[in-house]
Amino acid sequence: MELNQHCQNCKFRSHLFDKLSEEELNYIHKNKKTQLVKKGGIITKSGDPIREFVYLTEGLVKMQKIGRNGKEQIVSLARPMDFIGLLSVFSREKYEYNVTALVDSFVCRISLDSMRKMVSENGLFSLDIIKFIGNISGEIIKHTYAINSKNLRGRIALILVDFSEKFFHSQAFDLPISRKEMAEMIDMTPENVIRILSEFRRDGLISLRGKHIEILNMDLLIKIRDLG
Amino acid sequence: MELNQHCQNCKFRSHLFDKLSEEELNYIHKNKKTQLVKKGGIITKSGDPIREFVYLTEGLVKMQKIGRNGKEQIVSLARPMDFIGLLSVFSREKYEYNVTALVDSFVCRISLDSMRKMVSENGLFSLDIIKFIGNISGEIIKHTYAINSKNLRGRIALILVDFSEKFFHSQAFDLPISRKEMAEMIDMTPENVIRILSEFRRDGLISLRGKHIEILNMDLLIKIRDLG
DNA sequence: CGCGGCTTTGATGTTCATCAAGTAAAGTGG
DNA sequence: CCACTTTACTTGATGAACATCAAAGCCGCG
Repeated sequence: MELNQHCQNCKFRSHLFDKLSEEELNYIHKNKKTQLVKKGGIITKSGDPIREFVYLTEGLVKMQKIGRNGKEQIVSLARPMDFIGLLSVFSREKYEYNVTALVDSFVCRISLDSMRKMVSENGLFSLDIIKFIGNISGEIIKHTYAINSKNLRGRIALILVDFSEKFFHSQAFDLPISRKEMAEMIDMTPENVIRILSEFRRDGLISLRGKHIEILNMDLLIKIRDLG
Repeated sequence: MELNQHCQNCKFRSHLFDKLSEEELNYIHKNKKTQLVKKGGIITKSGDPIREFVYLTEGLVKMQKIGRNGKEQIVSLARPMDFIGLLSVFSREKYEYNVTALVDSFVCRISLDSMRKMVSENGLFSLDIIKFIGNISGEIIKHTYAINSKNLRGRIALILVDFSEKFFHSQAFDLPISRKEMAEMIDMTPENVIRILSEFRRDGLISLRGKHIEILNMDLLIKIRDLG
């Protein structure tokens, strides 16, 4: 990955920027910097002032909130071409979530002032941002309800299928998160995550060695997800 | 309530419209109509095409989604000065939620095209909309997590305190919703709603006659909400 | 090597949904 | 306005799902 390449040639540029002119893209480019964040590194921290618009170009990151008992909950994972903190970047003073890299990742940090300038000067761009925010929040809300309305087997099936279809585009992959983090994603205990994974293995739904998973019976897994 | 009064003089106008000029407000006014919706009446229906920007000026409405088993879930209640479906109005083709009036209510329906025009022409207005959407979605997400992380007593305490503090500004009020609807708001069964309300009454936390509630021990109720 | 965190399995207990059955309240039609 | 029907409300008993606790094996890391 080439650091600080020009936005115009960026393969990972989101459609969000489609409405910007060459000149405007140039302006953005001059007001951004690209950064490598090592696995485990912190991208934004809850409580820190929001000064930048953060965009993920490579890697995988988790966005989590801290419950009152100090228990962590993972609200969502972000992939390349996702924005980090888009929901609050224009509306809050401080970050509400911790965002950390699950694998080595690259982020672009665009100065918030220049984004504000683009928004107020380019009406089509701002309409697109509004659409984006609406879609993202809708997805998060729907996803949260989906998880909470399923039993534990359904929840595990849900994230296994999601990992396979949305993240790795393969039936076999290495889990990028620990059992504990899986539990934080779908509101259950690590013990039960393990228990149900073992159960799925016993039943021949998946094969499992450490973090390596292969889905052997996708149809049944999807059924469990949908009926759970 | 006077029907179709001019936006400029509307006491219930949201701060969202602060950035509009007199001329722009006039334009909005010409492209809106005010409507009375009787208790139980439908304001938007899931699946219907979105053609208007809906704004609540008086009353109380519930926004609900239908789960796959046909079970209804109340995502949020809206009060005067709230927007209805703001999260999806610019980003989706069709409504995702049913919105119905809990009491006789007034809504303003502003043509979506004229809103789009204002957004793309007035940068400060669009920045405000972005802020609004960010805030609302943040609140909904936070609220959803709050409910799901609490035990049943904590959930009941939560909505009782919310009704008292946010909606009625009084320790005594008439519940605007049935026990079943309370259950749909906080993801539990009507039986358990009733059980815990009865328990709170036995313990002297509240007095309860039908839909009339009076909170007798707010401090303890808040403790139950926060520790639940 | 040894320590701490992650993983795994089993045993136990609590919380909550479900089922059942009865009472009160609110519509509905004559 | 009253009988009738339906819907909302209420309480108790039962069982299932899940969290918690406990203990042991594993792995990575200083």
